[in-house]
Order: sequence, then structure tokens, then C-alpha cells
Amino acid sequence: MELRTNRSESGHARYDAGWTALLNPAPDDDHPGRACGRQVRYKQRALILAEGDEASAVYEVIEGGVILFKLLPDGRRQIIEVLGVGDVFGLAASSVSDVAAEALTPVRLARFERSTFEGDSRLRDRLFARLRAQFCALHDHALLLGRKSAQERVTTFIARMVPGCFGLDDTPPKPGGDPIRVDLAMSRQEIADYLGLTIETVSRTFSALRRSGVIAYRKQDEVEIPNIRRLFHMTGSE
Amino acid sequence: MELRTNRSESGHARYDAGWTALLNPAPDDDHPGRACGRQVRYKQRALILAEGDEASAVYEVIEGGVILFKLLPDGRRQIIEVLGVGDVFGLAASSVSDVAAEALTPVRLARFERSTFEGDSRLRDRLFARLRAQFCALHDHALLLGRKSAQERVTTFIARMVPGCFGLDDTPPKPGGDPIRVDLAMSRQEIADYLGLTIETVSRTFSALRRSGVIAYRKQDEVEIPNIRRLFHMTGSE
DNA sequence: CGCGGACTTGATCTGTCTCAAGTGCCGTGG
DNA sequence: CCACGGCACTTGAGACAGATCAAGTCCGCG
Repeated sequence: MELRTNRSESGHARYDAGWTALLNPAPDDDHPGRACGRQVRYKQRALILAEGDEASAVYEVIEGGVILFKLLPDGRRQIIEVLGVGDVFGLAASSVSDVAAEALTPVRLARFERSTFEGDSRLRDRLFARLRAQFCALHDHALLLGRKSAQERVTTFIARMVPGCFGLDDTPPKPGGDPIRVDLAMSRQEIADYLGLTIETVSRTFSALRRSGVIAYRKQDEVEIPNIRRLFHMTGSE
Repeated sequence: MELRTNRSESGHARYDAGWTALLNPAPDDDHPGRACGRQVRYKQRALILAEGDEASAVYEVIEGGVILFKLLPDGRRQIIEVLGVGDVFGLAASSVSDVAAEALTPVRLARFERSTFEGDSRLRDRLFARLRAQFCALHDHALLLGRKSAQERVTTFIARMVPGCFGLDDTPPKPGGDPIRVDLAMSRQEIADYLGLTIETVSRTFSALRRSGVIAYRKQDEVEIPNIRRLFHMTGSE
């Protein structure tokens, strides 16, 4: 009962590309997992950390994807961050975690106990740099949640998955080239919970984007973008 | 033309209380401005940093309040964070700032040049601890922006201004005691931009809360809360 | 082949936005 | 001292984006 999605097999491999591109401003010294703590693995959809759990360790994503989310007492869920390779979580202001963490894909993590972490300023600096990038992503997402329309949210979301378009990464924005393919790697419900919408609105927006030719897809999480500029212009950010 | 609000004189003094309580989980070693960089001052509403400015320094709030915000090309604004004493800003993933910063009140800041900052791991650790707290606040705010109703947003906002109710601060939650007074220190428009609402909706919500007796006020930014529990129950968070 | 879960689509409802007047407050000048 | 103007805020009426409720449809799997 852990295998209930029809998520593509290639998702995990391709998955890194999107989020890593977004959140890796400069893939400089830190090869993820280099200065490893203990490695741990989780199955897809496994709960890594619950809200309120003792925040006794810091995790770095080595492979796969992780979502951080919060719940309201009545069950409303907000996905706060979607993490890819190199991203960090588990740090909280107090001794308990303020968010829950779940494996979006099968995932490999480096786990650093709080004690290790506190003693190792080199490690701390590395994670610190990482957090700065995540900080900016969070700022961007607040803008999305507070001020963007459904269409802008969805197009922004898709645009973020395109490697090398936001991050100062490798591949250049590809002027008018051939269609770009991206793997969403998230269910419609997850996308909805991330973008602060309902699943129906997300679905309708995808359909509308397809109808108007901005995107194309057969399987619903393998999207082709014939013209990136056109997509960008719908994000509200330019 | 810098003096155009009818903001209360006491605002600045009392201002710290609210946000500091929220974002100071443990007022331990760091007396703000202890390990000072160069001190700088800004008048109320002065622009400290624009989006896209060179991120050459890190700032710590010594006295007063600062807002961080982002703009969309068409003018929509989202206030990302409201900072009080001890909070930190200016760190970005890349070399330019991803947000703009404005003085919410007359403000005193400690400015640390990037070079200073990079060489001083003690300083970095101190700011790092701070950022963790701000990180959690950002998470909470994402939940608010993505999943809460207008009424829940406004009550959450007011509740956050109450010193010692969220942070593990001094004053205990005050069971059924006398009315608590808080100073909002933000205009309706600022509140709207922070909560992802329009000014009219914020105004209407305040009026409705007053009508129903949850809050009381004469000047619109000096709010009394006769019964905090009642307010809390409207935040959606409990 | 038929079941179940994820997704899509349609019809309707509603919370929030938009547009448009107010109202109240404060500072200015007659 | 009071009329006046400006600005922030409030209030109302109506429009609309997105939510909700309710069927479908698609597709992988047993």
C-alpha cells in the first residue's frame, strides 16, 4: 500500500534537474553527501518527520525529493517547500520541528545529529549557504501564494521545473529551440497543496494551458513546453 | 512629507514587543547589536534596500521595525516578512538581493559588510540561529497565505502581535485576565499586503471582529483584546 | 474484464475583489 | 475658531475567480 501512484519510473532520475536547478545557484564546492553524516533511506510517501517531533537532527537530501508541509487542525494542508538534491531540512527555531517532512520519491538522506552539527562549523557553513538559497525560494513562494492568480501559480510552478532557466545553472534559456520536457513528479493534489489551490482548479488550469497550446502532455506529469517564453509571460513575474 | 501617518508615538517602543516575542524563541546570548558592525539609521518609510540591489551587507535590526517585500511588474506587492529587534536581513542566495527592505518605523540597524561577515564565524553562527527562527515564521506564513480565510489571516496577525503568546517568552498567556493591548504599527494597506488580501477586506474584517466583540479599538492600530482565547480560536490554528 | 484511484469536467455557490461612495481625522489657512 | 482639503479608512453593491459538490473518464492492475 505504499505503491499506489502511477508516477513515472524516470521521475526520480529526472526529478533532481528541476528543483536542483532552482535551488542550486552555484554548484560549487558542495557535492551533496560529501561530508556525509549517516545515510538513511525512505520509501516514497514515508513520513520522515512529523510536526512537533524532536528536532534532533539535520538532513540533507542526497537523492530524490522531499516535501515539507504543515497541517491545520481541520485537515487543510499546505506544502511549504519542495526539496531536491542538496537541500536541507530539520532545522527549527526551538527543539521541535515546526513542519512535517515526507518522501516525495524514494529518497536518500544524510543525517547529521544535532551534536555533530553544533560542533562542526564547516558543516554548519555549508548548510548555511544552502539555507540562504531555500530562503529566497520561500520568499518567492510567499509572493506566489499571496498575490498570484491560479494561472500564474501553475505556470510559475511549471516554469520552476525547467532546468537552467531560473538558477544560474548550465543550460541557457533555449531561445526558440525544440520543446522542453519536464517531469512534474507530484500528484495534482500535491501541486494544489503547494500552490494554495484546490485539486480541481489545478486540473482545470492544466487543461486550459493544454488547450491553448502553452503546454502539452500525455501522462499528466510529463509536460512538454513548446515555447518557454510564452509560459514565462504567463507567470506574472515578467 | 515623511510624516504623513497618524501612527501613535508609542508605536516604536511598544513595537518590539510583538514581533520580538514571536521571533525570539530564546533571548539567550545575543543582545542585539552587541557584536556591532557599523550602525546605520533610516527614517520611517525609507527604502533600505531595493530588489536587485547588490547584496553586499547583512543587517541586524537594533531598534524599530523593517518590512521585506517583493513587487510584481504590474505593481502587486507582497510583504514577505515583518522584522523586529534582533532579526536579520540582506542575505541572499546570489550577489543581489531577492527582496526590497523598507523601514516600517524609524529604525537603527547594525550593518555587517559581506567581507566582515564571511571572516567571522562567530557572527555567522549568531545570525544563523536568528535565521532559523525567521525560517519558521516564514513557514507559518506560507500556511496562512496558502490555506487560511481572511478572518483567520487577520486574527492570526493580531494574535502574533501579542507579546509572549507564541514565542516562549516571558509573560504567560494570561488566562482570563484583563484586556490585552497591542499596537499594530502597520497601516491597513501594509497589513493587506502582508496577509495577501485587499485593503477593503482587511478593513471589513477588522470591523466585523469589532462588531462581534473579539477586539476593540478607537485608533485603528491600537487594539484591545478582551479575551485572547476567543481570538486564538478564530485563527484556524487551534 | 472489471475494479479503484487519480484525474477531469460541469454546474453552482460563495468569499474575496473591484469599483464607488461615504466618513472621520488631522493639519492648514482664512 | 472654523471651513477646507487630503488622506486613510470604512462601507456598500455587484462582479468574478476559485471553491464546492457531483458526475464522469481514463488508466494501470488484479
